[in-house]
Amino acid sequence: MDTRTTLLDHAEMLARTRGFEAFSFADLATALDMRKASVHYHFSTKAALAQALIRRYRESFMARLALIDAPEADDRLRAYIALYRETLGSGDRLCLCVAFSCSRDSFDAAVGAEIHGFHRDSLNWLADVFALGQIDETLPNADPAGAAYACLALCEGAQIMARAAGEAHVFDRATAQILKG
Amino acid sequence: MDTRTTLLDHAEMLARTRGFEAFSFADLATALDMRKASVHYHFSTKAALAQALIRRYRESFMARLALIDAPEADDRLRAYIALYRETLGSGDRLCLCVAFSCSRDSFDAAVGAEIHGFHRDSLNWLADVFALGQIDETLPNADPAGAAYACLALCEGAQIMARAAGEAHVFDRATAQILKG
DNA sequence: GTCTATAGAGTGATAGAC
DNA sequence: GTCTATCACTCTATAGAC
Repeated sequence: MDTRTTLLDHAEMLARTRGFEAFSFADLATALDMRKASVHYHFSTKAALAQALIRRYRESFMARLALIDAPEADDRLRAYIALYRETLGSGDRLCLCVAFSCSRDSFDAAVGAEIHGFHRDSLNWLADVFALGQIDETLPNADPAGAAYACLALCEGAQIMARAAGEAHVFDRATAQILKG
Repeated sequence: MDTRTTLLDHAEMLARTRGFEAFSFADLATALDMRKASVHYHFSTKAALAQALIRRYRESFMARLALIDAPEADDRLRAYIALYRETLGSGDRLCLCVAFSCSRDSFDAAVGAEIHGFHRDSLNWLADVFALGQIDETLPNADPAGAAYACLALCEGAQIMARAAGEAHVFDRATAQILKG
C-alpha cells in the first residue's frame, strides 16, 4: 500500500472518530512512524487533505450504493440503512460526510461542493427508491422527494444521537420507523 | 446584565455557530472588551464553561417545552418542530445540544450527563405527545417511544443538513414528513 | 521521499499587582 | 473583578540537507 493511501486511511478514521479539526499532522506522522514534514510532502495543506478525503469517500460510498441490486423498493431501502449503519461502527464513528457536515470550521468551497454533492446524490438515489416503492407498493405512499429528505435527515441524526450516547442501538431504534410509515 | 451572563450568552452563540472547540477565551475577551485572564475569573477552565453552557441551555429549552399547551397532539408536535426550527436561525446555527453532540472532543462526564439528560427529557416529552396522538387520533398510529426516537433524530439531522447547505428551508423540507406519517 | 530544524501564530491556564 | 505578563504547549507550514 502506498504512503498516500495509508495516510488517507488513517486520516479518514481519525476524522470519523474524533473530527477533522481534532487531529493533526503530528497524529498522522505518529501513526505512520514518520515526521510531520513528510506528511506535508503528500498533502501540502490540511485543506488539501480535507478535499482528498471527502472526494474519495463520496466516490467510494456512491459505488457501494450502485451495487445495491434488490428488485423491490423496501429491500433497497433496507440495504441503504444497513450501509449507513455500517459506517457507524460500534457507535464510535460517523459517516465522513456527517462528520464533515458537523464540522464548524468553514471548509473551502471545494470541500463544500463535495458535501453538497454527497447529499444531492444520496437524495436522488433515495427519491428513486421511494418512487419505486409507490409502484411496487412495498413502501408507504408519500412524495418521493420529501421522503428522501426525511430519510437522509433521520439517518444522519440517528448517527449523531447514537455517537453521543455511545450506543449504536440508538441508531437502530430511530431508523426502525422509516419502513413502518 | 452581569458579566457572567453576558459571557454565557456570547459563548453559547459562538458554540452554536462555530462549534465549542472553534472559539477561544480570547474570542470571549474580545467580545466583552476585556482580557483573557478576566474570563478565567468567571470560568476557571473551558470544561467548566461547557458545563455551565449546556446546563443553562437544557433548563431553558425544557422550560419552553413546558409552555406548550395546545390540547391536541398534532398541534403540540407542530410547536415542538417550530421550537427546533427557531434554534436553527437562518441556517447559521444549531441547537446547542446538537452542536455539543456533534463535538468530537470528549467532554467530561458532567457534560455527557447533561447531553444525555437533554435527549432523555426530549424523548419522554415526544413519547407523551405520540401517545396522546393515538388517543385523540390526530397523529398516525405508531409505537410512541419509537416515534419519539425517529422524530428527535430527524430534527437533529435536519438541522445538520440545513446548516451544511446554509439553507434553512432544508430543515422545513425534511421535517414536513413527520406529521404526514 | 524523508529528514532536521524552525518560524509564527494560536491555545488554555496561572501568578501576582492593583 | 480586572489587569499585565508569562508559561508550556500545540498547531500548520516551510526551508533546505540528504
